[in-house]
Parts: sequence; structure tokens; C-alpha cells
Amino acid sequence: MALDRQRIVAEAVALLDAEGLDGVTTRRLAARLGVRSPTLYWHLPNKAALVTAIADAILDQEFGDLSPPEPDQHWPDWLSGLAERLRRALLAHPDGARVISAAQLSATMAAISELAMSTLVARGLPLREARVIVLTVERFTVGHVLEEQSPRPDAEALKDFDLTAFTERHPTAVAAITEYFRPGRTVDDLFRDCLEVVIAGAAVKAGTAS
Amino acid sequence: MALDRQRIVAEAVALLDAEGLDGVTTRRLAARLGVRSPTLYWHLPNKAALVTAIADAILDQEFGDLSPPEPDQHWPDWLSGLAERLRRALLAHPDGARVISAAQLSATMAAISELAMSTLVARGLPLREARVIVLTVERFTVGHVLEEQSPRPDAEALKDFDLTAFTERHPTAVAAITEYFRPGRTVDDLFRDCLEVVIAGAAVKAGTAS
DNA sequence: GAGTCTCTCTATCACTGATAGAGAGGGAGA
DNA sequence: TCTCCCTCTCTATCAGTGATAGAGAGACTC
Repeated sequence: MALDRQRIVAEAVALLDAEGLDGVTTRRLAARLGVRSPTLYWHLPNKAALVTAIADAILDQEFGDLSPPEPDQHWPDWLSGLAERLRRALLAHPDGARVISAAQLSATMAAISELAMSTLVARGLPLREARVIVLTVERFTVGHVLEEQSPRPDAEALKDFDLTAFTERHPTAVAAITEYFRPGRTVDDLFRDCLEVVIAGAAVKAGTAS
Repeated sequence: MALDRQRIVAEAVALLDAEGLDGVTTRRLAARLGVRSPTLYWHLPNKAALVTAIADAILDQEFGDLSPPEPDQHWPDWLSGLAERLRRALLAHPDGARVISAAQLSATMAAISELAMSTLVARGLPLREARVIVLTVERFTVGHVLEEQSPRPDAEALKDFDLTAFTERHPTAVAAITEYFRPGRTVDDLFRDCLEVVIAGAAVKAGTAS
């Protein structure tokens, strides 16, 4: 089986799934491909390029079909769905958000931005406003998932964490967290609620032109 | 001059300013302190704890005085100002946003969240809504600055970047960027515009209770 | 058959976070 | 005063990282 860029990236994604971003080293990846690590440098200029390629692969998995909204769909709903898909793409792999934020110049990310901005412009928004709205949604989403995927502090670190003192100093925050995740509420609901804030703001700024 | 945690962290911030996050290694930091690297491990459990301490130091510099709004100030304005201060704190050091997102359990960040949520609750917002709004603003801000501080692609990577082809494939995005940064517009204006979207959404969701 | 191009190899570099364990120095109790 | 112990820094070392130089095998072209 010939070693080419595509196979390298596919195996890198598998390695990411198995070990997380910190586990993606040139040696481990090479071992999985039945090859020695310097070989990879014939196919890729450096590790940053590998990470960018992984980012594109991750996004492509979710955004293979990238299409504008149906004519009868309101753009805030469509944009909201786009953000949910972006989040799903990032959550589909460990450290997905870290990968995307470490990547430089992802082609797929650029395609998503292009589609979103042009869609909003087609719906009558000024170019500048379209850019501001799309950027806001994208950056919020990445920031949110980045936090969602950040590792739970290990037992060691929690050893000298005084929950009582923390609750005394941050009563509202603790109450908010415990209140929020009551019966069947999940992290998906939290994202949706936060996203609704952003989308509502976008609609307001755009004068709710559909 | 005795070596203690505080002096280590102060020097680490100076090193961050000089070399960026990737330049903050235990050896370099130790050298600046006139000491050998294993010595640091007597004062800190590991490097992650150092990064968290740096994050707290960065936030403390900007949020030394953390106070609720004046009674006559509308909370959306106050919250907007808080986000601007958070951004300023992150921009004040290279890789500031990366530092904060790599930190676990920053005490200062928790204090900021607590103040913001309790302020919104005091203004009559339901606890759940207060949490959603504060989280949205924080995560958007971090996500935004993370992007702002991501390194400009180097000349090497731009060598095989075909701007003409990119413009053909992403006409709207390119037009938006060139249009946006016209005469005196800066990245600060872009952040402000994006932040306004989020804050407007927050106000809408809260029924614009002041 | 000779030369060249493509791809993978071995060997090695400078550097990273981290640990084991020796040892210097000062203060406390006998 | 002597001894013990606690605090802090040291040397030596580990396994692992991204990356490069340069040798060499195999295939394809003239």
C-alpha cells in the first residue's frame, strides 16, 4: 500500500482518536504506517502542516456537502444549524477544537465562511454586517467547544481543591451550574442556549431581514 | 533574592512576553532566575500548574479591581466593558488567549464569572439566563482573541498560496476583508462590532430588563 | 547499460518535561 | 556544642520530541 499524503492524514486522524492531540507524534504516526518517522518529512514540510491537514479532514467529514439554505428557510435558522454542525465536527474527535484553532489557513474553514457570508449577503445583508455575524458565530463556537473539550482536572489537582471555600466565594456560579444541569439537561442544551443568544443578536443587528 | 512561587511566576510572564508561550520552558525560566530547572519542581508540581499560574497573573494585572456596575449603568454596557477588559488582558501578552485556554481552573477567571453572573442576577435575570449570557460572552471573547493572536502564516507557507485562485473561490470573504479594513478601521473595531452582536442577543434574551 | 528520479532508510541533533538522589545550609532540641 | 532534621538546590539522567543530513534501494527513461 503506497504511502501518500491522504493515507498519512487518515491514519493521523485515527491516531488522534486513539490518543488525543498530544499523542499525535511523528514517530507514533510513522509506526502505524509501517514506516520510520523521517519518511513523513518527504510528504509533509513539518508538523504544523500535518495538523492543518488533520483539521481539514475533520471538517470535511462533517461538511462534505456544503450547501446554501432552501429559499424558504430563514437565514438565522440556517446559520444556527451551520454552527451546530461545526460543533458536531469538532466534538467528533478528541481535542477537535484545539486542532482547528492550531491549524493555519484551513481550506474547508474558508469554504464555510465563504458560503455563510455569501448566503447572508444574498439575503440582503450588507457585506460588512455579514462578515461580522459569521465571524462572531464561528469564534463563539470554537471558543465554546474548546472549553467543552478541555480536560477535567485530574484527581491529583482536586486533592487540594476546597469545594466548600469555592462555593462560599462563588455562590452564584456554583448555584448556576447545579441548577443548570438538573433533570435531563445536557451540554448540548447549554450550547444551544448560548448559540441562541448569538443568533438572536445577529438577527437584531440585521434588522431581522429574512 | 529568595526564590518563591511569586517570583517564578513574575519571571515566567516576562519570559512569555519575550519569547511567546513556546519559549516558556523550564530550562529557560530557570536560567532567568539564576537556578537550574529541577529546582522549579520543588515549587511547582508540573508545567501545567505554571501555565495556570501565568494565566492568573495575566488576568490579575487587568482585573485587580473587580467591581460591580454603578447602579445607574445598564448591565449590557457593563458586561460589554467587562468583555473588552478581558480582551485587553489577553492581548497584553503574546499568546495570552492560548495561555488562558490552556489553564485549568483559573481562580481569577472564576471570580470574573461569579461577579458577572451575580450582577446579572441582581438586575433581575433568572440564574439560568445569567449563566448562559456570561458563558457566551466569555467564550466568544476567548475564541475571538485566540484567532487574533494566531500567528500570521510565514512567507514559506505563502509561497505556494495562490491568492488569485483563493479570491476566485472565496470572493465574498475576500471582499469582506478588504472592505472591512478601509480607512481608519482597526481590529479593535472588528471586535467591538462582533461583541455588539453578542451583547444585543443577550439583551434580547433577557427581555432588555435593565 | 547508464543515469536520474522517487521514496525510505540510519544516524544524529538540540531540546523538552520530569525524576532520583546527593548535598549544602540553617534552625531546634539535647 | 553536637546532632538531627527540614528546606532548598544541585548533578545526573531518562524517555521522548520535531527535525535534518545523507546513504541507498528500486524503478523508470534515454
